[in-house]
Amino acid sequence: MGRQPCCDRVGLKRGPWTIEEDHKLVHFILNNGIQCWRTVPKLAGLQRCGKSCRLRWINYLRPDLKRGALSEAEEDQIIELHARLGNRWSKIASYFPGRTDNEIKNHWNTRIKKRLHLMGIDPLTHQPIDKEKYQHESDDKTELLSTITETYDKRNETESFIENANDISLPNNMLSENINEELWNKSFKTMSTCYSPSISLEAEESINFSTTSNVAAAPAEEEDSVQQWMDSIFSCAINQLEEDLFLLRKYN
DNA sequence: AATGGCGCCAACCGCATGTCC
DNA sequence: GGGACATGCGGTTGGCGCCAT
Repeated sequence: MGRQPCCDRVGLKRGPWTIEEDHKLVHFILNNGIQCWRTVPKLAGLQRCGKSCRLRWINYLRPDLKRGALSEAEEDQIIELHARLGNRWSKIASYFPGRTDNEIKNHWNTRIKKRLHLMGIDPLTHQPIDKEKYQHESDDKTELLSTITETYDKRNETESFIENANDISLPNNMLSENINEELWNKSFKTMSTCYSPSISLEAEESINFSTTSNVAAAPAEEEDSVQQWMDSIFSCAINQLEEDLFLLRKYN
């Protein structure tokens, strides 16, 4: 038995939304909120599937959307984020409050790609086009970017974990489960050799504390120190990352 | 004025992932 | 643990509007 479609397509309307449909959807959501998208069209009196309603709300109707064209500064930031994150549009969009992943994806496909081509940069790899001599270096860079991105995500997870740790009781091994030691070691090794030798020692010392102790029970000053070294290491690495991206473009 | 080409973007589709039972 | 379903995500498409001829 195959997977069922998200909705029964018979009798459902497709294509552009009318003002009346928009009004019905907005009115329903503002009054009732969203419990289950599948039930929204039925309860709102719309001949649409839940998926279509969700998309319409997220990409066009929700009140916190920022209207208008993306600025050049926003474009630059998108390019930087794309270099780090690839085609992870929802992740990229999360850096732009009021902008949708669809909007950013469309903007990328219609404008930024063209702009990068004109600059002689491959929008897929962010490498100078036809410059094979940079290939090896760029491969190394890509691996490094990937490591840092992964570490950056892990850092966010860890920060929220530490925040939550103040409020709940946790078993002793929870932090070491939360932090993937192998990933941390790999990241610090990469950063200490490439970016921040001066703070790598401090980081290595701290990592012993962070992966073995129970933060929920740790004194406040120790939590602060974890926070501090994470902040110093990552701001240093990210700054260097931005500089590298700048130089990479400058090669062209 | 008619029409063909092209760019833009809203919307759709299919797959992946998360959640619930 | 696994199946069913809901939601999220990214690639793609279709249609509208603008512009050149």
